[in-house]
Amino acid sequence: MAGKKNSKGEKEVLCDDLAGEGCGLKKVLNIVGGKWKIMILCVIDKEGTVRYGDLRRSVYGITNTMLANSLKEMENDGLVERKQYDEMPVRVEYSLTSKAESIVPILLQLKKWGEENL
Amino acid sequence: MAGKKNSKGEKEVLCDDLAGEGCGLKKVLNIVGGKWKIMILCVIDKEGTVRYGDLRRSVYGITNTMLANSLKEMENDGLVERKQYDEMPVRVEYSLTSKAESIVPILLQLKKWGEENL
DNA sequence: CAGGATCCTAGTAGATACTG
DNA sequence: CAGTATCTACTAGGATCCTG
Repeated sequence: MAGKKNSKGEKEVLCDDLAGEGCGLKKVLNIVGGKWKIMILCVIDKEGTVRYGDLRRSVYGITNTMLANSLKEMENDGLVERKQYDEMPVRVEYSLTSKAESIVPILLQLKKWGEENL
Repeated sequence: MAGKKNSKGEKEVLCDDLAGEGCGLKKVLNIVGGKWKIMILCVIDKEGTVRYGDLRRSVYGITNTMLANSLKEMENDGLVERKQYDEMPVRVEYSLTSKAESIVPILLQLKKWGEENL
């Protein structure tokens, strides 16, 4: 039987909201799930600061539509920060927020688990 | 900048396979992603051993199709164990494998992160 | 009771062309 | 350069009915 017990001796439960979207796990999947977001997160984390065009070249196979949509969603979710420099031509740089950086160690554990068990 | 450095002083990277499905992170999402699997995992983890019909009642809104498919996939992925008792009528019980239990602590961290940050 | 078989829908993702 | 705007395609997911 997995899962730690909490202070009241009850077992901590993975998902306590089997109907709606209130469960923490489902919220996380909502913001980093999908086909591209972890890859984008990955590249930004590795590079620190990345331009739009660099992302498109780095994330193999992604289209403008998906890259732009994903970035916008992740920005709204507070995971990436967008900085626009009004030069000519325009330059836009993306970086991770501290919120995103705080989830990276957990994702690394998950990655390690996947490599060892799958 | 997030991510630990490894022994060679290189940064550990979230996803090193930006094209295929080789990245550990993507493998994990492949087996616990989707709409129902974490919920099913949750119920089994909470109950220890669950019958098919109990699962269908516990996981609010799931259909036979999705429950059966998800269970089969998770069985193939080595996450759940299926035990069939040839009584009359048939009884089938599902439980988590040790492999699945080993990922639960990480999922709990992710859940906690989601609750605190989303 | 515990599913399987079918058919169908909807949301996600892709291709292509265009713009501030 | 860094995106939008459309349109199309695909597939995960759903409804319903059936069976060992």
